[in-house]
Formats: sequence, structure tokens, C-alpha cells
Amino acid sequence: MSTDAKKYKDTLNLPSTAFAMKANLTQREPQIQARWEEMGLYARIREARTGAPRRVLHDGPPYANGDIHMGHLLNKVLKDIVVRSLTMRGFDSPYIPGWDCHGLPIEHKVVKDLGRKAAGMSFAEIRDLCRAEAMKWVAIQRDQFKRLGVSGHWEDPYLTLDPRYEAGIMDVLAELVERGYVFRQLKPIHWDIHDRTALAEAELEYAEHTSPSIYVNFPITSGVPSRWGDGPWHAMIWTTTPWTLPANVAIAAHPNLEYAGLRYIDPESGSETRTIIAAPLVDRVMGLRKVAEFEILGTCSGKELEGGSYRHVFIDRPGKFVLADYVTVEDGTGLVHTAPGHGAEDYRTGLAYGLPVISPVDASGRFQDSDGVPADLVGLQVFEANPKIIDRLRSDGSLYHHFNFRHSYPHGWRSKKPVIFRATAQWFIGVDRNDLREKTLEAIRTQVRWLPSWGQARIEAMVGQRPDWCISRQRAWGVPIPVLFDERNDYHHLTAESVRFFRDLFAKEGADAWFNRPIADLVPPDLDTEAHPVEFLRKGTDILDVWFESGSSHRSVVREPGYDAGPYPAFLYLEGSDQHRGWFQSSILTAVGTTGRAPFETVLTHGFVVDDKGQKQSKSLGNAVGAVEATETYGADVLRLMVASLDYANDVSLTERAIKEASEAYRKIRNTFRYLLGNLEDYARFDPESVDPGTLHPIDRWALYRLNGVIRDTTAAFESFEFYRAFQRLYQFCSVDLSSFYLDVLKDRLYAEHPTGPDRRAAQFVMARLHSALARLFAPIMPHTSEEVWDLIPDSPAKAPSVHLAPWPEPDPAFDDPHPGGLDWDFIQEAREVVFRDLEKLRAAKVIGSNQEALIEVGSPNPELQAKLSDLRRHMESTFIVSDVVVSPDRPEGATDLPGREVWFLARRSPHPKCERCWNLRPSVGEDREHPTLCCRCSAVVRSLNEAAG
RNA sequence: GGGCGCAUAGCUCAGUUGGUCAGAGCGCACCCCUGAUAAGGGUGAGGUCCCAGGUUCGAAUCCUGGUGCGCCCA
Repeated sequence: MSTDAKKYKDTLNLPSTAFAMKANLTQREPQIQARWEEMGLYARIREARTGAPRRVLHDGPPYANGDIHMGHLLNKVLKDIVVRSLTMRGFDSPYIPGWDCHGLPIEHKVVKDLGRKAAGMSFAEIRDLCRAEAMKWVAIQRDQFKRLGVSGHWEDPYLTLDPRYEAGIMDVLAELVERGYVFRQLKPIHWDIHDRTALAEAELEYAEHTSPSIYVNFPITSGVPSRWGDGPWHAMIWTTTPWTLPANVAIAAHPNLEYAGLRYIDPESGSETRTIIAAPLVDRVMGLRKVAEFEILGTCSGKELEGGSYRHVFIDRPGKFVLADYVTVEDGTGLVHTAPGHGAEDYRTGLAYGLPVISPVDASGRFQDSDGVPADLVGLQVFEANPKIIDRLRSDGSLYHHFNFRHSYPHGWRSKKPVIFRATAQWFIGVDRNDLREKTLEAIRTQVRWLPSWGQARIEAMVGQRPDWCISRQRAWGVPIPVLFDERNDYHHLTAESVRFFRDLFAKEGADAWFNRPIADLVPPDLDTEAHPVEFLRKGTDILDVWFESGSSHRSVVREPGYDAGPYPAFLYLEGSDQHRGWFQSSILTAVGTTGRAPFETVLTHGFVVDDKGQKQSKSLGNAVGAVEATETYGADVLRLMVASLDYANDVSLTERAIKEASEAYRKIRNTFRYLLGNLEDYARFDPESVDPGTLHPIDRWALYRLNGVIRDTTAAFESFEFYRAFQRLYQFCSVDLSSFYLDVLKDRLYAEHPTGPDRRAAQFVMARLHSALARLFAPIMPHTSEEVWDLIPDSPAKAPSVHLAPWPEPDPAFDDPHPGGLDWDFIQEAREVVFRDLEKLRAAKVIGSNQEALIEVGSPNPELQAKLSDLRRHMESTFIVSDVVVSPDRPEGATDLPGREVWFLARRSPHPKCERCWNLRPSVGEDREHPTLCCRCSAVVRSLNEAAG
């Protein structure tokens, strides 16, 4: 570079900004967050929106256990984008995060850590440890969520263990009791007979266990097809739990299976038996005893058997034939021994057929003297009873076959002993009482907008089929069902009034009061202590299902004034699609049951986090991406950009690769901002309003026209929660319209024109608008970067102290003209593509390097077009970024036609000398004797600058 | 096994009521610039629109069946 060139370079207005190219988000974001905290940003936003129309997203509480994962990240970022965009668009949109703090996983963890000590501890002591465990994770997760830039009322989130919250749960329970939805009924649950305790699914461990396998003939009393001939007929069932036979009340067949009426001769006794088994199993079952002589006397479908009856094998009790879908021909006989007191499927079948739930087994697994249990079994533990029962069956001739086998069987996680299914009294919400199901379905159909729309069909099907809701759990860590019972009889006291008594108590002391206070303090006013003296009263030991707790948040949080989360019903719930069975359903059931309407106006769901192959992420598969680690490595804004770029209605792959792609996009967007800021550095020194819109070039107006479109489309995308559309629109605008076109075209004006001249100022006017609008449009997605970018624009009275306090950008109707300057921009864009292809050929042939070394000839055989081309000449020159465009009368050899336009172009090297300052090849270079290496534009600028300096 | 979904270039997404609908951006390859420089610009190569039937003059787009994947349930 010559000395002169260096000197001239100093007269250019090259970009300069403090906005670093390298984002360094992992360090910068915490600094920005600290500043928000310092300035009390959340409170200031709340204040600024006081009185504005409210739209409240009610947070679904994550479980307070473990570090956050990608699923949490997806959910919370989507929520934050919603809340931030609503806020900026002028709505009063508070966000009160919550946590689900009770429940088995925490209790399980605590008890496991305690080991053998747990047995000697009181409920109250265990509960204290559970609380500490929950609060520990609340604090950790809160910090992890905040690190993602999620804006909300983090100082006072709602916690399901908070007395305020627990009181709300009691309100819901009281109203459901008052309306007659709550009742008590037997239901089989997993039971550890060693520890004498109920177990949840998660507390089971599967281990090898030896069970008897027996085939038993039950005598049929009616229902055998008459075409099969005379009996006596039997039905052969198979079971691996002989001890459940005393509770047998039905035999289940599959409606579509074929059943055979079979006559066989017992190979040992030689006696003849007629019995029914599934036709496909005849050979296999007969083979068990190597029965040589048997014949099928007839067949029928399972459906035909329904309604038939039989006598219990050793108890004087009738049973009936029922149908069930789960019957298979995998094992057994195709006829399933059904004891609703001792099996989950049996219980369901029992509900469908109104069968009695019999469970003559006490807490230690011993037979009681009830339900016709034979005297020799009473007092025996069920596993000890098995051989006795088998002996009895063998001796009365009803046992067809018996052998022992080993298989996987559930054991208690603490006792390591085999568990049983045992019916115990549980509390339920009757879905069909008082038309709750119908009312809920009606609310689903008429009061809620489901996004995506298939969510409605999904929850409708679930609510339409769901059984009564069992709300009791036999655990310590939760909110008690405050029932008092008289130990002398079956009296249970649970009334609306009593529950409200405990509501008041819990509001003051928390649900711990139930466990800590003596029973004398817990007698509700409506309990008749004459009939049930305090000394005979006992506290119920059940707690509520945690889904009942979180499902009460519409009462505890949305309707309670203390949380700033109203009004009821909420504007929006936003969770993963699994919540159609979970929180959406528990919420709408309790809400309809208590208020008669849905607790939400809109339910928006997102899919699940999967890997690049579309398979779910899990630790065991080894394809899970850590959310905390990813945030520490890439920064929150990159991850947020990734989330925003995906159509979350489907499953989303949040993977290392996806993060890398988001990083690329982030870099492009960041550099676009950097370029805008670099050229606005001196913009502060004058009033933007002093720019006369009349000085804008047509292409400037075109850019603002495009910006209007971006603002409109982006706003619509946020409105409809389609953030990926906002992302695509913004990203492509930055990349295509701005970086590769408008900003590239602007360079000559920005760098070479007089710094305060009208041409440069016009460009800066547009760039300032682009910057201001884009910073705000990106703010819900990339809150940190938007803030950083906003911050670097010099202060002015109109500038909000944070981009998050700024109003949402509006399109400027002054720039709605798609053809500014009366120019055909479609034509210019098409021409640009054709010309660029030609220039590429020159470049490949080493004729030119940059576009500025080229000259474009253009012409048309059409005189009208030829005249138009002359008008467009200067605009083509700038948009093509070439030094010259000349309109020629004759089409030279080698020209390229613009398809369908009657216009041709020819690119060649410009014959003119290069201006040392602006690098254009211009005929005027050399005309100015003082600056012989400059074009006339540049010499004029330099002269003016020198005069100002001198 | 059942209910509800999803399936267009390597990736993220467009493709209104079936007829220039096979697109965009990114990525990739190659090239240029070196005055957005761990940046910027250009050109180009990529798709049996999951598969198989069917309806139709014509289907990525409608119907049926299947495959894969996800959520929920069993």
C-alpha cells in the first residue's frame, strides 16, 4: 500500500464498534443477568404493565428432583418466549414458576439414604428430611432455569409444600367432597407382607421366584352351548397364585378367541372329564399330562361364554363368565381366573362387570376368617397356603395338572421379599358421579382451544375412558387426606366442613400439623364426639396423589390473590404432550368438579426431546445431551435460538449437532448486528429525526418496506406461538435481504461518502431502524444478546433502559410501497442474479477479482425498455456493486438474455483506472490534479474533509 | 396389543381447496475479496416428497394398508 493510499484510507468511514464479534456468552450472559437483577427488571416490567390487559401463562410445576434436562430446557424456554413476547406486545403477563415438591421419588431417595435408620424414625422426622431434599433441588433448578434467561418471579415461586398451596388443595378437596364426588372403596395394590406396607410401582424390584403352576377345573352350572351335549361341564383355568383362588369370582374369556368343548380321559385315574379351554391350546394342554384319549365335542366363541355361571371349586359361591381383552393363548388355557381383590386387570374387569372385590388377606398376608375361606387356611400366610390349596384341589379331583417353575416376580425394594396384590380401602373421585365426566368432556369441547388441535381428540378419548380417580397413597411425603376414623367400627369422618377446618389449620401451620399435633387438636367441629369419643379416634394415614396436588394449582395459585397469577381461568397452559394424561387432565377434572369450568383458555403442547435419529434421549441409550453442560458450553442464547428454530408441535432433536447449527445461525445474526452497530458509531452525534425521508434512496425505502414485512410476519408468528416461523423469517431477512444484499450494496455509500453527507446519513437512518426493530424482535428469543445490542445504541430520552422494557416494533406505513422510486425491484433482483452468474465466469477466467473491476453493458430491443434501463442505470450500478453500468444500443456478441424480459447483459472488465480510495474503476480518476489517484466523488469528499479540518 | 401423533434435499422449514410444487435458508464443494476479516460476497452440487396399492386425465397433496419413530395406555 502506498503512503497515499494509507492516507486516503484514513478518510474512509470504516465500521467500528465495541460489540465484539466473539459472543463469549458463557461469561457475558451471567453479567447481563446480574444487571437485570440489580435494576429489578422483572419488577419494573410488572410495574410498566400495570393496568394493561392480562394474559397469564400458568406454569406447570416440574418435580423438584435432579438437575434439569433438555426436556425442562425446551419447556421453560418456550414458556419464556411466550411470556416475553406477550409482555413486549403490551400485555400484563407475569410468570410465577412453581415446583412439585411432594411425592414418592423424594421420599424414596430420603429413605434409601437413611437405610436401616429409617425404620426407627417418625413420619415427622422423615418429612423434615424430605422437605430439605425438595428445597435443595428447588434452589438448584431455580438457578439452572434462571441461567437460561427465563424471566419470572423467582423470589416467591409457588411450591406445593407451601402452607398457602396446601390450603388450596384442601379447598379443592372440600368442594369435591361437598359435591359428592369423593368416596371410599376397595382396590388392590402392591403390598409388602413382610413390611406390612403398600408399595408403589417404582418400589418394586423384579427377581427370580418359584411359583406353582396349576390347571384347575371349575364346575359350570349354566351357559355351555347345548349342541355340545350333556355334561357335567367344567372350565379349566390356569394360575400361578393358588392362594388367590378363595377370592375368585369370575372366569374371563377373550371375546374373539375360539373355545373348545373337550372330553378327555385322565391317564392316571381313567375318569372322563368334559371341560372348556381355548381351541388353539387343546393340544398343548393335553400334552402336559400326555393325555392320549380326548376329543373336541364342539366349539364356540368367547363371546358365547359371557354370562354363563359356575360354582367355586371349594367355596359355596357362584361365579360368572366374563370377557376381557387381555386374555391370550400365550400361556394357560385361555380362561383366566379372575379375583378383583388380587389383580390389577382382574380389578378392572370387576369394575366393568360389577363384581365383588374379595380380599380375605390381612396386612401380614394371612388368611382371615371371612368370605368363606376354608377353616384350614385361616391364619396361614398366603405362600404357605399354596400347597394346602393344591392338596385340596388334588384330593377333590379338580386339579388337572401342577408343576413348579421359576420366573421373574416383583419383590419389595426394602424387604427383598415377594409382594402380593391385596385389596385395601382407597379414596376415589367418582368420574361418573354428578356427571363429572360429561361436564368435563363438554368443557374440553367448548371452553378450551387445543394447540395443536388433535390435543382435543387425545384428551377427550382419555377422559371418556378413564376409570374413577384413586387419590389416596400410602406414603408419608405429601398432603394428608384428613380423615378421622373410629377404630371400633367403620366410621370415617371426611366432610366439606371438616376438610375446611383442616384447610384453615394447614394455612397456618402447614400440613405438618396433621402429623405433629395430637388427635385432640384435630377434631373438626362437625364430628360428633358423643358417638365417637376422642380416645377412639385415629388419624387416617393416607396422603393425596401428587397429581391431585398439582392439579389443584388453578385454585392454590391462579385463584389465590397472593401469587399474582390470576385471573381464573388462565390464558395458557404449555406443557409436553404427555400431560394430556397428567396435569391437563387432573387440572380440568378438579376445576370442572369445583368451578364447573376449564381452568385454561388455551392448552399448548410440545413434543419430546429426541436424538438425531428421532429416538428418545435417555441416559441408558447414551444419547442424552446434558442441559446444564450445554448451557455452560454454548450459552443460553444459542440454546434458546435452537429451541426457537424448531416446530415443537413435533418431537424435536436437541442434540450436539442441532446446537452447532444454532451456533452458526447465532454467529450470522450477531455479525449482522455488529455491522449495523459498526456503522452507527457516529450516529449518536445527530438527531435521527433530522434526516429528511426525501433523502432516502429508493433501495433504502425498499429495505424499510422489507422490514415492515418482517415485523408483520414475526408478530403474527409470535401471536400464534409459531416461533420457528419467526426465527426463519428473521434469520433469512438478516442473511438474504441484509447481509448479502442491502448491507453489501450500502458499503460504498457508508465508507466513501462524506461522513455527515445526506447519502450516508440516509443509509444510517435505515440501519438505525433495522437495528432497533431487530433488537426487539429477537428479544423474546435471545434476551441477552438483544440486551447487549440494545445497550450499545447511545442513550436518548426515547430509549428504554432495557430492550425488555421497550415497546414491540410497529410497521411504518410510510414505507409500505413495494416499488419505491417507482422502480421494479423484482427486475433488479432478477438482473442481479444473471449478472452475477456472468461475473462469476469472468472471475473464473481471472479477468476480474471483485465486482468493482467490472463494467456491465445492458440494452433492450424494445425502445420503451431501453429508456427504462437508462433510468435504472445508477441503481443497477449500486446494487450490482460494479463500477459502471452502460446502456448500449446494440446487442454485442456473447451477451446473456434475461429470461422473459427482452433485456440482455454483458459483463466485461472496466477499462477505467481504479480510484485508490473507493476502489471503483472510474473515468474521472486523474481529473483532479490535487488528488490524481481519486475519482471525482472521492476527491470532493477528501477536499471537504480537509477544509473542515483545516 | 390399543388410542393419539409425526415422516418433503445432510439440517431446519415452505409447499392454500390435487394441475410450472419439487422450493427457501443453513450446511457442503469450489471461487472471490482482504476496508464486517476466527468476518463478508459469489457460483454450484444435493430429493423414488417413508414404502406399497388405489381414486383421478393428473397426487408430495385424497383413500387404504404397511414400515419407522414418539407420547399415553395395556
